[in-house]
Amino acid sequence: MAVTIKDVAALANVAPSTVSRVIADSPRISEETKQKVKKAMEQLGYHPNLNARNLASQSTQVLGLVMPSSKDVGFQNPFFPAVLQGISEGAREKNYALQMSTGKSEREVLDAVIQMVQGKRVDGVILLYSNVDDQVISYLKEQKFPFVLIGKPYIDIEEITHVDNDNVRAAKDATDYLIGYGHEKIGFIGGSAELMVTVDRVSGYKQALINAGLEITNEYMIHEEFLREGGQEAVRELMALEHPPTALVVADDFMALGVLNTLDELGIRVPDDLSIVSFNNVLLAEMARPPLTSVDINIFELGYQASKNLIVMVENRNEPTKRLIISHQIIERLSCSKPNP
Amino acid sequence: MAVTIKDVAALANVAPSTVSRVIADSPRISEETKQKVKKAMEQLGYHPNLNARNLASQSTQVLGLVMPSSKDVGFQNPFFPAVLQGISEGAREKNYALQMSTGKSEREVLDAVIQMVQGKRVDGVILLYSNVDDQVISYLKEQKFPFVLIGKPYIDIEEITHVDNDNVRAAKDATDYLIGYGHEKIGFIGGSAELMVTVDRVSGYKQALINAGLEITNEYMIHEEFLREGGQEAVRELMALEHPPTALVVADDFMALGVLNTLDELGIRVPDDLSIVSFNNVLLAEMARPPLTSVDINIFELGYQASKNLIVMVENRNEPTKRLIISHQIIERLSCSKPNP
DNA sequence: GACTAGGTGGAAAATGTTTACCTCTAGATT
DNA sequence: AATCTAGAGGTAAACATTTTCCACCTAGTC
Repeated sequence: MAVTIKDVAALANVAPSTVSRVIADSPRISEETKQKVKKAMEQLGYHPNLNARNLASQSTQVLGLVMPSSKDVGFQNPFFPAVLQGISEGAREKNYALQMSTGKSEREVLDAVIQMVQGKRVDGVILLYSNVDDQVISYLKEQKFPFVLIGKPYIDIEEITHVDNDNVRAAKDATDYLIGYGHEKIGFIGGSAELMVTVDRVSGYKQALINAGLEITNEYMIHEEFLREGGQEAVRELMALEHPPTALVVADDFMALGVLNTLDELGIRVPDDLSIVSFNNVLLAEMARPPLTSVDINIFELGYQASKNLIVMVENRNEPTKRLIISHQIIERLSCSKPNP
Repeated sequence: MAVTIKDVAALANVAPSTVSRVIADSPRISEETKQKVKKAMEQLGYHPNLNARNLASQSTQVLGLVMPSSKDVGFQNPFFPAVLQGISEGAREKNYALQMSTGKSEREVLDAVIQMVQGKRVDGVILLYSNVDDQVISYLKEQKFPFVLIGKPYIDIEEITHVDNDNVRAAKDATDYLIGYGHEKIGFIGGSAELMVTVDRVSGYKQALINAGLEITNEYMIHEEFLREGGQEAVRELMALEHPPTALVVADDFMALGVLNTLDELGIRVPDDLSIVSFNNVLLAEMARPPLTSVDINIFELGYQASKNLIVMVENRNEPTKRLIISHQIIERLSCSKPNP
């Protein structure tokens, strides 16, 4: 078929093993021979067959990516392309390739992961999400297969290497920022309360309020999958309260966009009537009207560190579990001001 | 090491080849034996080693995905997650996996593709973009390697299987739609004039104007990479013309968002003072303010057909080249109205 | 002058499948 | 009764590498 290591060996007048060693740049081969072999490879246009290599060496130089089930709206979130960029950069630097796995249901996703892992198609796995009671995580732990989670695990937090932001702190900072403007009635709009991000951000939000001696009002907190039909209703109700909030912490730029629209329909001006801080600082934040003050959580870095560290784990199987906390920072734009007296 | 086909064979008291045939569900094995083997597989927790299989069968059941170089802003466009969903659905249905390749420069992207192809890691490739004078395409054609392009090739259009919209028609429809409202001064804002999409959409836009007996005004056409700093300036100039347009065709929802913001700053109301039709109909279009009338180009289907057809090409190597045109349709929202007299 | 050591390189096993070809049995055909 | 044929399954080569032992050569050492 194609040109193999044997053809190269024949042309260069050496044994196949020598060619293999040249490819691996082994010190056991003299510079002279290396040149000779390289010339032969060039002449024949040789390219190693990675399947054969994988089989023989029992490793693949491929990382598996586990996306949330694609029916999930979250899939549309600009978070994904961004984190992907980081992951892929980290992988490329070490010459690792990326294999994706998706599925429409959790079951399908799990099956795809099993396929990747048992089929020995990947050396490690990056999880881009985590569910409560996640099957994929249990499976990987049981198999003692290297993986890192982007985000925060629900359980066994000490035993799972993950890269995350300090979301409690980030939300606290965001809330403090609003308090700094003099706001006292601050609402929180977040995604599914089943997501760890949400849990952490709510908790940071509450901490900030408590520290500032402000009251925690249950009506001020909304959890919505997404900010379309249902979400709009929720925002309406929030603003129809007897004492509506004068500022909002919104867990995500994309959501914030929805909130902005609803507010516009209600004739509530941002930031004059209501201030908003959101999270993620994706391109959208800059393009919203008004441009959103948003907590930059360094999405690229999240992905970059994930692949970097996974590779370390793959290449050194008894690397200890770690948690990597990526810094965040508030990017001030035009969605906040002093409360309207 | 792990449990292999031989272990299964031993336990089931058959030859390895029989086990292999059971896996492939070959008709040559009796139902009885199949059951026996399956039981043995179950007992041992057997999973086929895909690398070994790939090596032996000279195929991988993996499709390669070529993304634009990640430094490209386009990477952030919600188009990607959407098309990815379609691709991955088409692949999953046929039990194909997906391998991504990215790179920061065109050179890196090409190298990654060569690695995938020569390394025999993928059976076919989907290109998610196309550059003028694209190296990757030349390479794949030269290798006679199966690939499909999403979008429209610059050259050799008859020889490259691709899936695309009828963008000329789509732009014509969009423009006609505005003309139908009575607009006569219609501008066009598009991305890089080096992209085929842009070329086609401009051409459809012009056709519509000509058919309607309207004049084509060069000042009415803007090409901007993206609608942030630079783009805003361009929109300003457009609206500062002596006879500014009363309607705009914008080549992309994401861009349209930028346009909306600039217009807002200029105090120009949409749709009262200016109507807008954009393209793609991503989630964003719905969340913009006002919600954008947008041409739905069926992104999911674009991806779905791409992987579906690539698989056909892979499994039948002399499948003729095809061009698949995906339908489009205008989704009416609130960004258009009659021109302000 | 035999022995050791280091530097090079080769032979062949190992990796886990698929598949072309062969064998065997039992019933059908002449 | 001899030959054919179909069905079921086994044998072993092939896939393209990596890697473990070996083997050889040249110096340097006692």
